Amino acid sequence: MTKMTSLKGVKTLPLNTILDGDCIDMMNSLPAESVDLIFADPPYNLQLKGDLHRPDNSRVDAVDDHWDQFSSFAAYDAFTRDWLAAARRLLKPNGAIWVIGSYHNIFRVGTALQDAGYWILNDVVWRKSNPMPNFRGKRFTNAHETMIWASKSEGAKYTFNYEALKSLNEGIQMRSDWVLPICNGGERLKDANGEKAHPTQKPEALLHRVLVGATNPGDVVLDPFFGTGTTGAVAKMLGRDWIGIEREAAYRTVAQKRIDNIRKFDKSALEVSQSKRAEPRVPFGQVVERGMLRPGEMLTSATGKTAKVRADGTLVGNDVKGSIHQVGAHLEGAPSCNGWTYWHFKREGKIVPIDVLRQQIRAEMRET
Amino acid sequence: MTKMTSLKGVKTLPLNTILDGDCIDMMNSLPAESVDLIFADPPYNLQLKGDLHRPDNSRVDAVDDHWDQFSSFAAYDAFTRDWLAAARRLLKPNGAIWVIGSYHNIFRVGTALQDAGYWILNDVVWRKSNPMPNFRGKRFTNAHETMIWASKSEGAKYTFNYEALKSLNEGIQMRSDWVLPICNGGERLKDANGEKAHPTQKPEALLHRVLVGATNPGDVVLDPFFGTGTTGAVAKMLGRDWIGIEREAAYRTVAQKRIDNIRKFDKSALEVSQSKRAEPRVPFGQVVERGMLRPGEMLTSATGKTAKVRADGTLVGNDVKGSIHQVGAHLEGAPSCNGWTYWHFKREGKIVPIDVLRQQIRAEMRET
DNA sequence: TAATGACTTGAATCTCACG
DNA sequence: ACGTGAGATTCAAGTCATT
Repeated sequence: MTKMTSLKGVKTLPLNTILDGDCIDMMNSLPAESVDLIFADPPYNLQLKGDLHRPDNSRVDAVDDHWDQFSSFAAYDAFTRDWLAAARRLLKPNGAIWVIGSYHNIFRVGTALQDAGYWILNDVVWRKSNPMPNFRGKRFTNAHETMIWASKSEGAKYTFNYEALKSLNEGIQMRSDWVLPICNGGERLKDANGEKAHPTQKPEALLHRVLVGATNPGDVVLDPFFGTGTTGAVAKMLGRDWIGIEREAAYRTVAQKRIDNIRKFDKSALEVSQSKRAEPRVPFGQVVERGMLRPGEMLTSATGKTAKVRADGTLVGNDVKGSIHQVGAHLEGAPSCNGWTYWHFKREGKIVPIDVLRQQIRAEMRET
Repeated sequence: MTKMTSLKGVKTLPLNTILDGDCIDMMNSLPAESVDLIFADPPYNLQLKGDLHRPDNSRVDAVDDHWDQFSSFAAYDAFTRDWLAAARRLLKPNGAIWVIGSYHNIFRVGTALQDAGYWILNDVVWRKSNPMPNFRGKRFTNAHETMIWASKSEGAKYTFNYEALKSLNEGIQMRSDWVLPICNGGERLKDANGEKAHPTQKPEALLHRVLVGATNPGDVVLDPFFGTGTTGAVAKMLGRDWIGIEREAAYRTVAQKRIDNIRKFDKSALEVSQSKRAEPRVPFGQVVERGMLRPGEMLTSATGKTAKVRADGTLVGNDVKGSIHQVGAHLEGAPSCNGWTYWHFKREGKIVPIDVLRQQIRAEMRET
């Protein structure tokens, strides 16, 4: 089960294991810049006062665990700053973090993230399709939680599988609000007494979307507040390596058992839709070299512009010479232009974008 | 038009007027504990860098106004602390505040609210039905903004018209996520040149819900960042008194004209807050995320075709990858195909169309 | 007149490999 | 590190002209 990766010949990363201990100490014991993604579900600091009862007088099983108790905002802030600093040290330069919280703590977490040098990419709202109602009728149904997605620093090249998420959303760009049910039913883990094993178990669907969108197979995902191990379970399914940190023995036991029973999806199922950026670059000159278009041949645009192909893979149109992109941009008076989709040629009576020639070359490249 | 209320015989409250000046100075000039509700739409501190163009090369008209520029988070925090302190002094003991923002600023606002002694009651997410997309495919569509609702202090007896909001929501308890369109069309105010009068005008439907839920007729509502006066317009319609503070003369002019033309209980303002009830679109990806089908699982068609489910909610069948609809259409050589009824899976020995899974998800969504 | 389609627009921290 | 240039990238509603 445990896979160890040597790092700089000194420290090793305890992949696919649950570490026992305080998350700050444990993170500080791991090698710097070794983790691709951190998913964190820290204590919410709920500050609940007494018991809450439903209209039928049944008692709501609230989060009143000792690990959720802080003496003040200052104490919570100090804790937050410390674990965020330890987490940031662990992240690779292009790594990223997701933190989930509610209005009790998420504003303090967000401020601490920004102050620590993280760069917020989005806040994402998990809109619960089946939240607990507000029994007293004194506030709105608390029907959502907030996740913050941030890169290690401004300008970092974070992972974002745009096309895969677009596919998950049936061809439409994924939005910052996600509608998903809370974790209950068979997915909700129970302890020996049949009670819920953890008060705030997150749904696997949530982690599925986070990990498909923000990691690639083989990436290392760390969860410093592992709980019952939803992060590890989904990471294993999706062929990502994971590390969990959890102080409470009871949670570790449940999580380990849960993850042992998970099977990885087969490799072909893990391939996701790729963006065009991942495709190899094909210079337009290759199209000419291979004789797919001849020097002197005329290209046309949907807007009625024309240009002539030259032997070196440049175009000339309206006295302007340059790349397919430059000439297209100039003729349209536009700041930029994708010449591959802008320019067309005639083949067997039909008007075809030159991009089909690039696709043909790419197909030939794959065959070899 | 202007109604003056004597307060403690010393200072008077300039009801139903727009005050010209810096919001902190102006608030400090008003009598303490005189206002029932504050609605604030402060600068977001967007920190935009260069220009952004749409894929069709048109330029996005960004928020680059001088009033949104701050030199650092520290400067923004200082500004936030100052105006929140002035606002808190103005509030009656049982008064409340609403602040709207995005991930750029809302975490700092929330932290400052808590530090100033306000007590957060809910964060409310405005889910935009028609947000601007992410044009570069590098992040999620920024499809929501966050509002924080807080009382002046813990234990205060804030106003909450539970039943009125429940009625607005077709008899169901109002949730913390509100789906409303952005402000455009006829409601969007234009200047003399036909350009938008203000870059960030909020929809009246949003203020309608806030004021119906958190004030009573005759209450005093103050907006320290009045802009084009949406808060005043809706307050007037709903029979609340209002005070606006705005530095920019151009905005004051537009706002005054707008409000002068408002009649109380304008019926059209009520109509915009009604949401449409359509069968919600369910992406096939949700079926995978929720574990109803697993990546790697095989689907079959009545015509004997098969395809494999992938982690991003696409299928692969006969070397073709794509949505459930695309792969079905390809395998049948058809121009289109309804994948929901075309594809089947096996459950307890029976062959079932995947559409039953979609119906299951819709049923869960309706449970709320 | 109603339907259709082209065009416009919205609080946006919006590219990246290569030399 | 920094400049250069290839080339990838959008959804829902509104207005307005045309059929």
